[in-house]
Amino acid sequence: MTIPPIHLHDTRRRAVVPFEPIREGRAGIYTCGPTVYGPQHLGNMRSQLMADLLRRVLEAAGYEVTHVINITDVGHLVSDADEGDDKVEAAAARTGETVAEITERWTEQWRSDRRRVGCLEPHLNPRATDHIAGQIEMVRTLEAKGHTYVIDDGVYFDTATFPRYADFAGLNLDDLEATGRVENVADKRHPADFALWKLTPPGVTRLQEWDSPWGRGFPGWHVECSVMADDALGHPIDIHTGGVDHIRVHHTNEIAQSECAFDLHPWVRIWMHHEFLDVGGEKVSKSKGHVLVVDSLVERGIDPLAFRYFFLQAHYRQQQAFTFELVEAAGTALRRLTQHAVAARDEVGGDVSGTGSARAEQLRGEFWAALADDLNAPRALAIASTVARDGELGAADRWSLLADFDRVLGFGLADAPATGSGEGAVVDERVAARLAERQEARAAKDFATADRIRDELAADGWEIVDTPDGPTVRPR
RNA sequence: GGCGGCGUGGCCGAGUGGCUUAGGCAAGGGCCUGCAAAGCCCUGUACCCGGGUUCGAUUCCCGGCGCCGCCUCCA
Repeated sequence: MTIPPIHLHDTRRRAVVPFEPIREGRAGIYTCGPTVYGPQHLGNMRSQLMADLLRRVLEAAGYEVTHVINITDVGHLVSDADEGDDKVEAAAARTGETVAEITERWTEQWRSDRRRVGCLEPHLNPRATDHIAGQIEMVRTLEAKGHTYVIDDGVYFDTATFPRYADFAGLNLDDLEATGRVENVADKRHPADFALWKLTPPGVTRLQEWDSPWGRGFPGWHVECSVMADDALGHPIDIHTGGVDHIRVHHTNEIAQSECAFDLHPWVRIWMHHEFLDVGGEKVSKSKGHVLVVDSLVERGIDPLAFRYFFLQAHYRQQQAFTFELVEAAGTALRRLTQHAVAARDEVGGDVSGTGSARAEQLRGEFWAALADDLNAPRALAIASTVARDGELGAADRWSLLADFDRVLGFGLADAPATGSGEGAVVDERVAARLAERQEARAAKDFATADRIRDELAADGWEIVDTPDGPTVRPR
């Protein structure tokens, strides 16, 4: 099966364009990663899922992918543009932990959350603090080329030296100035200018600071991404992903500094931005004072993979309505899909060769065509649903297709435990004994006892499924 | 104020100028079952409002109403 040529939406050109790799057969992806001063909410996970989807589709299409996701552990300011404290430092000050403790803890939490929603490990996962020298070097380069100026607060990028500055996001720089809504560092020449290196004020000692040609301080947020991306992927870069919120400031600034430093345009071939999760009335990031995270789902008995299924149900460039009920519904759909897949899988002993029937290959083609068309996961998922319960396809074709599809869907269908078939369900002895007891009761027509046992097992989280081959249980 | 997007059947959510039930969840009917559950089969004729273009628009254009996001750290 050959996957059709891949087309992706490029924010810069505002259009879906063919993916044309810089190096034949290879694809480099840079994804803006987490700032590790606290938990990553489910909206952040959508960002990870979108990048993971992209990476899986490219790999399925045969590209050798290098997926880079950075860890921001310094430089991300807590408040207005170029003002306020570093987020990590602020968190450390709040909890009394060391910076290392904070960043380690939240980095691990993030990695765990990614895994739980089925994201593959990035090939590279660089940390900003491991790239300080490179960041200083980039600022020096920009300085040598006349794109910077130094004020008491730090070294700033002079956007006036980059005529294309407003193009990427369609900015109106005069308006930006006129609205006066941007809190400014006093001496900045233009509101859009941004910090490349923040200087530590005299008499102050920061938890994280480094010497530089301009004095002690720490790097600006934007420059880290340019440096880590370049270190990992060189330039230009095939694809850079992130949330739509980054278009205006973060990515615009990354482009400015990178294109000036590298004398290159475009620095990034395709910019992909996902839309936000819409949580309606509730605060997106808050739920009873807590951030909406992967564990918020687990606490409600929702499989984190249900969130992956939920994510795939909507297109990444569309805002997606979030409620727990919707994710639960996705979980139900995922469970059913898995049951069908597993039944087909076990019927053919895991053989993925299929029969190559016309209908099967037709569906296979439609599935990959959907994904090749700017990652249309909802359409692809619909085809997977159709395949799972298609009456015309035999088990061999159903499993052949679903196993193939799962390279991108990422539900782990090949390893999913058999349920409801009476085989493979792992239960402890006590549960098995109760099940046998119920069978005895049923045989004796003592249905009151049988139903009582069923209720008790249900209370313990086991759902009884009676089949022609006898009863079995599964976690509910 | 500037920029971007959205309004599809109970809910979510694809999609298209006229074949075509997108798909999921929920709901109703049926089969199965000691009763359930699970599973399977069947069912719903949707496209914000008003104009326009067209042989024909949910899909194109204009206007209106409503909603959301970004512009400030932010996925």
